[in-house]
Amino acid sequence: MSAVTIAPVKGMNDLLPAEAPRWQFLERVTRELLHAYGYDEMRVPVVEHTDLFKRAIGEYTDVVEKEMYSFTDKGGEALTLRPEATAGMVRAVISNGMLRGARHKLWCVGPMFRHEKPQKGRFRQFHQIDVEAIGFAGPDIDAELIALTAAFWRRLGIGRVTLHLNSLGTAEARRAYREHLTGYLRAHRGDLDEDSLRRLEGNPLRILDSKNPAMQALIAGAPSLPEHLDAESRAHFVELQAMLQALGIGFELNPRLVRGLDYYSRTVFEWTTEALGAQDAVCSGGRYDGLVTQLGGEATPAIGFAMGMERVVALLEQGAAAPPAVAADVFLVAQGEAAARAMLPLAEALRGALPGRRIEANLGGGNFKAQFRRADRSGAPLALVLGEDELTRGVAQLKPLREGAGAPQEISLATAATAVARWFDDQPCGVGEQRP
RNA sequence: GUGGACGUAGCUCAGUGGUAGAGCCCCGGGUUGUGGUCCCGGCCGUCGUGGGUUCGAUCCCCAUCGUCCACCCCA
Repeated sequence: MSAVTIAPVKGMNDLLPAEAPRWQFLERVTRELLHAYGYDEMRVPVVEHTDLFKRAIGEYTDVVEKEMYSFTDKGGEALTLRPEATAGMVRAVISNGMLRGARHKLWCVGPMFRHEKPQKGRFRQFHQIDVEAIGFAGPDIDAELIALTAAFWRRLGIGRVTLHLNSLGTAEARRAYREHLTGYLRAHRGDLDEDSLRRLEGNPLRILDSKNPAMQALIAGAPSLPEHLDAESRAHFVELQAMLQALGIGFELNPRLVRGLDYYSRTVFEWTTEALGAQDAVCSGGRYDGLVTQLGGEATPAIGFAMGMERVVALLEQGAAAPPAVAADVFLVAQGEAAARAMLPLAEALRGALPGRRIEANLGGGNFKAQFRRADRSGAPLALVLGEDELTRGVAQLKPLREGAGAPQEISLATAATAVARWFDDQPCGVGEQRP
């Protein structure tokens, strides 16, 4: 009479122990790198008022129009599971009165939610590393921020990513350009495909991004964004490129790079890879000088980016650097009731005396064969055998489990911790090496 | 939301119009207290679900759900 099993929610994945080390590696690199660049961690809620996202991301974007997990809570409030992090981060900076002339370099990691149809590299719950520099007009911060993303790839050992760069200009310049573009597109309305027709009024810049080959000729003939940049944005963009060159960071100018989120202005960038199929954007971001005001704060320039952790982890999997499997350091085995009872306190003592070492006690009984099998599978290089006879004499057997790791020796229970510590000290490096 | 492929043991997969198998995993044994190799044995499935065709379906047909991939969108 087994009950019907409950399936996981579509597009939401379990992270199993086997995959955890890669995530931990990515998280560790993230912490260290952002620390090194002067960024501080901040944590914001996963749920926000729906209006926040409508105002920040734009009502007519796909994300807001059809991908948000929105609901009304018991108090009747319209809430949404965050589809991205920037809106919440900016909201938090405003809510907490952090603006007043101060500048902030902030980061945050966590789950985001978008109701999309899952496929390779795309999930309904996914995770982003989100980095925001608020109160900096650039272009120096733009360059530093992009250098930071490049450092990520270096530290993670990820190659085969390319940087695409563009400038959208100020909101005003963009508006003017948009007029030009819609004019041009309206004149060629007959050549537009279905998607493009839909975008024509709502978000015409996105048409430039179309992958439809039939649209390419039309797009090629369209008024180009770079030519309509305002003078200041152009200077900003030119300077940014010079700085990137000085940093030795290669990039491709991509005049058709338009972000799907409305809040971007001036610098936009995106790192793509060819290794992940259709979902090729691995990190993207840009400047959002107007967003703070849009959300009710005093005018403050800002720039940020988001990195898709699932996609980065997938890239990590393809690389050579497989993290070592997690292994125990010591496995305790006991024969007989009295020994089994003495084992737990001994394990506690060892854990207390040897912080950082993984000490596993055999749980659930079993004969020696079974217990040693477990010891072997735990990956421990060392077993500590508590037998009935030894127990009465106050000793235990220290038994190396791996080839060439020495012979078993008898040790006193009273000084077990020092004996274990010494055993590890005597090993050639690699055996039971402690991770930082 | 649209399209395509695929759903058989925990995992990877064979297979047949007469209600199923392999390998791995797991458990036990190979001298009373010593693992990893080897040998022997054992456990495991409503063949995704519902309906139809048929004397009979895991196999054929339809629907449905799920997974994956692509479009779209984006990290």
